[in-house]
Amino acid sequence: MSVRVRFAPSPTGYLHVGGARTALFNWLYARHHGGTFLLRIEDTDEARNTDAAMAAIFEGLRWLGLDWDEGPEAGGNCGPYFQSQRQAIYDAYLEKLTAAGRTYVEPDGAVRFKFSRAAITVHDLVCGDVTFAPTEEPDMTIRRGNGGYIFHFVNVVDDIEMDITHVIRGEDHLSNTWKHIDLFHAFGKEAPTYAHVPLILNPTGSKMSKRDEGSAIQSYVDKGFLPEAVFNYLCLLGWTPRTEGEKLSRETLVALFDAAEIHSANARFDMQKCTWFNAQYLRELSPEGLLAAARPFLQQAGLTWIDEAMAAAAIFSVKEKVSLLSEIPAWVHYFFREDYPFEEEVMAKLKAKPENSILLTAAREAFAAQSEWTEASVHTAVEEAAKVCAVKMGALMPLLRFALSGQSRGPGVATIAHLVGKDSTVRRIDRALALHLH
RNA sequence: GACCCCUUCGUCUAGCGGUUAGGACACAUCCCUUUCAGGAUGCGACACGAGUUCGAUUCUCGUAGGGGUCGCCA
Repeated sequence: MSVRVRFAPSPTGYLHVGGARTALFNWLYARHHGGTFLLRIEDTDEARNTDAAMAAIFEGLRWLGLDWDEGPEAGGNCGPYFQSQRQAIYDAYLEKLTAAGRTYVEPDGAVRFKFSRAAITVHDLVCGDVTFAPTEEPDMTIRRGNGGYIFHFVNVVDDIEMDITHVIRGEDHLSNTWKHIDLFHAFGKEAPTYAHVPLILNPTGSKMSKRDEGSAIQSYVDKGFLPEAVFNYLCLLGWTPRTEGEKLSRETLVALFDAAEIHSANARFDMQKCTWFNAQYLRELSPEGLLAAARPFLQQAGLTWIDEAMAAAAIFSVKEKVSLLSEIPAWVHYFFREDYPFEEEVMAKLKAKPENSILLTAAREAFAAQSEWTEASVHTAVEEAAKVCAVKMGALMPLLRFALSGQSRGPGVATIAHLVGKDSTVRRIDRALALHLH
């Protein structure tokens, strides 16, 4: 039988990292085995569902590249994939249970499932065999007084109806799994194979909540993470492919993934490491690719341009200096405007040395005298100016970067000057001289 | 409270009876340097206590600690 796994979120909040990683493991498992990954929306609690949450789930999964083979907007033979639309199926299953003498109705109409009250063993790929002693808990409610069905019931019914072979879900469900197995047995079915994956904890060691940094998948988009970086990092939280390096392609991760190797211990979320992965992936992008990824952030910062190639080159010149796309505008804004601000602290330091204006003026003359304008010629001009003033290049370069960009850190001076052009370079020095360094 | 899961550097982890306990992120120092980046080195862990064994990080039990579950939420 081919592998069929599902991610079954309920649209009551934004897509959470824990949920995303559960989806990710399901997806990896399906892809590794050439199986089917389904998405099922568990929206049986009308009061708590929202359209926004539903949209966030779809968007988040798509952003991470977790495409589903069956489910909303994808179709499939086991639909509908919204539990809110499967009432008739649940009614039929409830009848089966009732016919088997396993239900009873409360005075207010709620229906309860009679537990078998036998010992039940969960066969779990991650935790091994976990046996639960005969329960003393009250029989569980499977249908509300108002007719709506409860999670445990619909979850099991749908896993049966959708031929789910492996249930990969958060460890918070482990303690309830015996109830599900009891239901499977009551329906005369074998339970699927389980894999309960550990939880993602915040840096403090408690369960990630909405307030914790990195909790919502949307926050990664907003901060300028690349989906492949988040994908890579999340894979390595609770599972290790035991490879030499940790930066691994999607294909490699799919090929190496094994649910039985998922850890059974919870893992703390480390934003620094996730960010490091992002920096690694950022460096792989082409100038065009980087510009495309950074575009929303540049627009948000109000930066505009006409020359796409120049913009791409400008952004590409700082790609090794940033970890997140959201950091890019601050590193490149001066490429797109000549009224950039000057860092105050640096300005104060430079002002203290009157000779700086002489150096800048010398550089300005050397630039103005250039007939061609390449990175090499810019560099030559700086060398000439340094010679004339009898100073080292190390004294001139930081000063020039500051004049041309208003910042003390950035790409090489030759790169900046070349990209903004000769006229702008001269204007920028003039402005620096006129404005401050005189 | 009952039940379940878990426990190796600060964090993610390798290890599956004998290792100088390895790597990554972070951190520190040094090198390079026009800043950023980069390179090198270093710092740093088997929760504790009993067993089993010639020998335990590794196997068993207990303790402690962490997490989770016990809803007409999912």
